[in-house]
Amino acid sequence: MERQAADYRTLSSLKNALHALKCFTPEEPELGITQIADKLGLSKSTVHRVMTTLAEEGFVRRDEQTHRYRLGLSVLSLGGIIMSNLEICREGQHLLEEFVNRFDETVHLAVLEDYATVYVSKLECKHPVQIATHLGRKNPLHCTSSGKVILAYQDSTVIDEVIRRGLRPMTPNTITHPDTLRQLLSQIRKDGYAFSQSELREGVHSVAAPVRDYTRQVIGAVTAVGPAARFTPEKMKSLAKTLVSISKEISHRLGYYERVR
Amino acid sequence: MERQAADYRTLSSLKNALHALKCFTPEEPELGITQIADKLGLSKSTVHRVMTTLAEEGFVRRDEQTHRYRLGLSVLSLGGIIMSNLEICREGQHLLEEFVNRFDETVHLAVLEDYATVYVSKLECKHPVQIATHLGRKNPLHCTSSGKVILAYQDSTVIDEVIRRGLRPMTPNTITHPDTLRQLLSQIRKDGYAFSQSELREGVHSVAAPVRDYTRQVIGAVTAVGPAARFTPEKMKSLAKTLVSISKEISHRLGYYERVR
DNA sequence: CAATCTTGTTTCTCTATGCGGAACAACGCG
DNA sequence: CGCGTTGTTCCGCATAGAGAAACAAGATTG
Repeated sequence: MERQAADYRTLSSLKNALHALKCFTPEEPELGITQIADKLGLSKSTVHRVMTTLAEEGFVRRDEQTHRYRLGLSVLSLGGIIMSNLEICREGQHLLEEFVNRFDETVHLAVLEDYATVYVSKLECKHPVQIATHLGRKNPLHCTSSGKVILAYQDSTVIDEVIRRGLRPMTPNTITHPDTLRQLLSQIRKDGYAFSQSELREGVHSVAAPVRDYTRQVIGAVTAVGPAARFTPEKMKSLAKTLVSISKEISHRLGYYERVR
Repeated sequence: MERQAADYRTLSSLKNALHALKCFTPEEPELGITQIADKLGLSKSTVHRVMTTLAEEGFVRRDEQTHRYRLGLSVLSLGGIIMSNLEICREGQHLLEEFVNRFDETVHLAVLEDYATVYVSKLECKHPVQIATHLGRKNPLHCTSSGKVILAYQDSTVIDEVIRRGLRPMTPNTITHPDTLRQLLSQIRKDGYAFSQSELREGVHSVAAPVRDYTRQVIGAVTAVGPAARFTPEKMKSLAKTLVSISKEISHRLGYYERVR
């Protein structure tokens, strides 16, 4: 009856399926029909059909015992394709490795997408104390070092839009005031790197430096994350220095050339 | 009109979309509407709707210039979830790292899926001469070292089925005779590891050892791949020794305990 | 620089498709 | 051993989605 304004250009059944896929998270990697149906507000029969189809194509895997579902290997394959074709990943991988070998801290490559930073590559340190992050995770721009450093170099319309959407407080440290943010972004442009100190999650610090492509636009960032205890101000400064040089190298490989005048 | 026997339990439109996603490969990461429509034998309008929906949900990304499509970051996110939840990956990662550090050769974790080996994890060596492989890629069982070593420990009905499906020759070296294969599999069970010498692709050799889970079933393999020039018989033997010990360690972490009595 | 392919996008129309509700089956729990 | 769960199947009706074809917007051509 009251269907949502039937958009002639999209497929509602496909949307259902994609939403179903997005229900899976690292915390909840296994779901049953009813759970998914509830999350999406769809009938069990519909979800059942969707999942059967997804399973047939290997996008989802059904446990014969519990009749619950997990993501299937087909999505891994797609993920692999993306990885091998995102230039920023290809070019950055080895440099990240060197970084981890030298500092033994976790590093990421992040890119801007849809007013969020998305981690597209990750290299873990061997420390017993690790920060749980995962590929593809979207984080807000205003409370992460990668987000801020990317945002700092965006067009002011982007910055305005981020502010308009609201600077949601995630911890007591989150920057929630537009003016403070603008001021900080200007400082970041001067420094060439950004910090985040417990602004997204309590006790998690990070440092990030901007990556540019051949159009000179900042499209992503290299960022190191770790626990506050290890990430002292001095250490973060020293990490920043290396991250900046790595980010320049990656930018270079993406066709960016420093000011020629 | 002559629709395909409308299966009441699956969604044809969703299938179309999933097939569309599967059109993307590392070799062809960017596709236009018409290309996809041709590949799938669907009308342009249908594909257009599918792609628009996929794009809206971030599963695909549309280049504003060329109006062609690439995979989007949503699939990366799903891939990340799978990676962090496939026990075999989690447990294997560090061991693979050690292997790469020691031998500087590319290693994979592969699992059995749908009568094929699928690479679920990969660590590249730094050699300039590399073998192009990618995550999620399915390869036949009879002509890869990982495939053979997994197959060797499967129920004989699985082996029969593989043979029934045909031992497709990929190179002059591919084993195409059922008896030869059976004999080799029995040898592999004795050795505890398998080789492949240019059986899948000319000039590409590999070595693999089996990984078991707590049910004692062989569910995957650790495998090293490289160019024939570097992979001499002696070297492969030595790699095999290490791979076997790594595979045992992974199996152990998956709850497998060696024969008790 | 027009003529002509070849893209992608939109419109339209008709019917098979996919929706939800309800009946059914298969567990697991007390 | 029944009751509250699950997941699965059936069914009937409205509508979503398939393709043909018109349309628009670049490319490519000579």
